[in-house]
Amino acid sequence: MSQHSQTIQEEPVEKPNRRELPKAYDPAAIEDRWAAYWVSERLFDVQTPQAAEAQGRSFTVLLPPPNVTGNLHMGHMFEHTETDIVVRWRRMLGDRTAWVPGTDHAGIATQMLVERQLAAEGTTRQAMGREKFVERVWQWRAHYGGAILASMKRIGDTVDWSREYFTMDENLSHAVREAFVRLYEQGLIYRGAYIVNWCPRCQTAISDLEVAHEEQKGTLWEIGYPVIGEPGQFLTVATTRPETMLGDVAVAVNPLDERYQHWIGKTLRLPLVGREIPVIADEWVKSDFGTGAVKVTPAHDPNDFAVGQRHNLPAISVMDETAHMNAEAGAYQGMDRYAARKKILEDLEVQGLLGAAREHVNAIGHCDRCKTVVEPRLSTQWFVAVNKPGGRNGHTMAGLAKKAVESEAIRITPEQHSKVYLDWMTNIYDWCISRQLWWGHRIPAWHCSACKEITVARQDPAQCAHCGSAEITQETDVLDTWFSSGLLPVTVFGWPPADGKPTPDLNAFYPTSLLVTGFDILFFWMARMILLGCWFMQDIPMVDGSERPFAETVPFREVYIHALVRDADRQKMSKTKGNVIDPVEIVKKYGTDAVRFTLASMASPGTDIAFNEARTEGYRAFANKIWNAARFILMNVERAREAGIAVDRAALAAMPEADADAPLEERWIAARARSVAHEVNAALGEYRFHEAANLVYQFFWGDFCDWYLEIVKLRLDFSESADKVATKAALTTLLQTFDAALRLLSPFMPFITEELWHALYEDEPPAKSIALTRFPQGAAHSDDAAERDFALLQELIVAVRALRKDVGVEEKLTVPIRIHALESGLPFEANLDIIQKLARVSGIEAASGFAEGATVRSTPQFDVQVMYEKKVDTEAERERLTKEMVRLEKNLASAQRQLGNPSFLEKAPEAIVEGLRKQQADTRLLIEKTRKALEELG
RNA sequence: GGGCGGUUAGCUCAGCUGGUUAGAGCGCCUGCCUUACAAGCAGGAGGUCGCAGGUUCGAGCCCUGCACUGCCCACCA
Repeated sequence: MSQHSQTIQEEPVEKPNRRELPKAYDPAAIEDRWAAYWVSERLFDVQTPQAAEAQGRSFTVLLPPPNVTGNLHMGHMFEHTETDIVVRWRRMLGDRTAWVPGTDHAGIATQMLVERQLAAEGTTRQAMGREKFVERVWQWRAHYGGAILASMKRIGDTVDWSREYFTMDENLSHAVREAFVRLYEQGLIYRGAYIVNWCPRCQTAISDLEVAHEEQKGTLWEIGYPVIGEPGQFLTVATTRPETMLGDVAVAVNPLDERYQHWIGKTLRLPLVGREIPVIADEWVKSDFGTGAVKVTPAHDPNDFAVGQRHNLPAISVMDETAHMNAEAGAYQGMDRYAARKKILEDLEVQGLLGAAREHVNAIGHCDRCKTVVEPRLSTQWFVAVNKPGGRNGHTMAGLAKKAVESEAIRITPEQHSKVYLDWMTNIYDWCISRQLWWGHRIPAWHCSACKEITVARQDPAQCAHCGSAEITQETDVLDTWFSSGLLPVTVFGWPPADGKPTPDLNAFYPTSLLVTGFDILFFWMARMILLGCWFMQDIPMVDGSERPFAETVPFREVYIHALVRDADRQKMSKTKGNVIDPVEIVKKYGTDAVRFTLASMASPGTDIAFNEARTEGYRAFANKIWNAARFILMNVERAREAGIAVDRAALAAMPEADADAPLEERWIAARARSVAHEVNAALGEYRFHEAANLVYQFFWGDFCDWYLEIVKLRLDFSESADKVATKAALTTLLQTFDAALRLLSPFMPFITEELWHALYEDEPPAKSIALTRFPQGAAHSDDAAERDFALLQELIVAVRALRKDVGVEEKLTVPIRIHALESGLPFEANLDIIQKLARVSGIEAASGFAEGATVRSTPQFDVQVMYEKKVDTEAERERLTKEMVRLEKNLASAQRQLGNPSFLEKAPEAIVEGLRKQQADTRLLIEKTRKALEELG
């Protein structure tokens, strides 16, 4: 039965060779090759050189197995992107990573789709028979399961392919059976006749979670029930479901309801049926709803079922499994439930028993899968007793599952979901695990036709365990999909161990580190994994034989709940709406990295993502930017080589470092790289993907490209007369910074960074993949002086550029500027060449004041003016200055208000007060200058 | 019926424990094919942070109420 797919390619994939980098980045040209290379080289479980630093730490993630119902959708890609970023990051930190992939058989969902397929072919599963049908579903699974896994490879998921599973693989099926048998033996699985949610279309029981309630306008009808022995007297009940009256066995009123006290104990004649039914008292009845009298139909309503139990009433089913009226319905037999309702109302009307009918809104349950209105139905099902004490310490499963989150053995992000989880776990009912389906794990129970007892066994029994009869037949029901997927955290690591001791995998990987999943399966899956994981692992000792501490029984230590991906109009994506975005199409259009980066940059915890392509377009541009920066850098490496300058490859992986006497931009970019590395690590540690992504984006584009690369052009002097030592130093920092940037980017954009990293090392890289290199580490404030000086330089350059625009200097022209320094130690003279290049300045003159007539820009540290004859647009300049004046005065007023407030001075922290004082002084200065400038304009 | 979230620039969204002048991308305006990149470069416009109160020296952030909006849970027939 095992159909384990061969996911690791036999043929080694040839490492792509570097060609000349084309001018524009073309993702399609490189992505397939790298995706295949990562799998064939098994990068997902290769130890990194820095593993020793991680001290044997492992990082394990269980991928929520996609259903084999279709291809990957955008939600998957989002989930996988987030997970892959964390996994790649942890791997680069040296952790031993195991991100376990698999696919889920998804019982009811898959069966429904295959049935739909059959219907299109004009046949049914019933016509096919169970065996043939199941075979057919396996075919379906082979197709879709394969497509899903192929897509995962294509988008670069670094899952551990050696551990790939399907929930109906033989070993997992064996474990599922073991779990069932154990719980049965512990008395925690029982079988019984209860009211369950029944889907008349799927013809199976479904759990409470699989019912989606939807408010609908309906009618509340009043029906008079004649009192026996009192002609002309009626007890009027109110109901939304008249068709179920055929199964009524009583009418209930509240015992305290004065209107009805004298009715209690009397007998009514059930209209249309003629059955005599009692009037009973039950506190559940709300006197203020409807008429205060409720018809009791134990076989068709969960409340009524409870009432029936309390009062020892029979339960009469009047419908069959397709929600058509059965023989108990007499004249209505064979009618659909709604047809029956119509007819019954008509008949009651004729008999004069139908009273008022008023509009009434109530929540109708629908089958989560096929949207059919669910019918509460009395049937025999299997349940897990989650609130029954048992096991080694007499806990309940739900109790342990609550403790797991309460004790913070499991930490949930965003935090607010913890409360939702705990509320749910507190109010949890027994879990109906049987399904009347053909696709799934068949329940390992045998019914004896001789003694009617049940035999539950690990091995298929030949005879009844109770009477020895050979007349036994296996239970036809299968298990709820979530029963098997709920066991995955233990089963994928080899549970149950043959010797009762933890298997090597359980020892190494359990509890898993992180679960990344959506809110929609919080209860379906996450809660079930906690229920089952804590329960079964309490019996598995630690590797040293000691009892397993509670915190080690949980299936995962952290849960990150991600948001939902919606379309650009914030609509939920759904096939019926036709607004589903196919990730593969978007990937083809913009490249995988751009899509991944889009998702990451929008992944603010707790906020749904409105996926719009405009953003992806922007990140495609980002990828192109990276590509071209690489082209520029590699071009210069080539030039250097020609000039006899070569940078030691072994030095590239080091974080850039600059001496105090190194050029300012070098010290600055080194400090920035460290500070960004520090912040990115911090952000990823808290699952703030968007923050991490934006940090590297800003660093790469804003700092590295816009400023550093432009300046470094000045240093890359390969002429004969150049200072080769200085050039080499500059080139080294450039390459180190770029290398660090690629590594910072690689968890987000694995493809382009892989390609460029190999190119950077001229295809002789220090490791098989950038994914195995060390993730950059750093610290904030590694060189504050450089950062401050560079900021001043930027301010000056921006001011000059703006001034040039104001006075209308042609773009190509260089002009002299004049600077009036208001502080000593400004970094301008020392960086004249930078200013000249970036602001197109021909020379700087130090001034003690500023000339009349020219436009001046002022900062608290300096004034600057551009020496240019051309007439200024006085009107525009006046407008700008006036606006500036308003802003400054507003700031000054705000600062003065606070500084004039004694309690502010008293209570606010020193740094704030100091900062505000400085701001006030600066603002005063700027106001003065602005006023003067305005006066000069006339 | 309970519970949770959202409302910040034209659009999509950041803004982590309240702290000095609220940010980004896209779009828009102006000028540039400056030999890495026009998927680019440079400059710029654009916000009474949903409304009303309150707490505080200080509120986009905390509290109360309201409005709009989205989601989850729920056995008033």
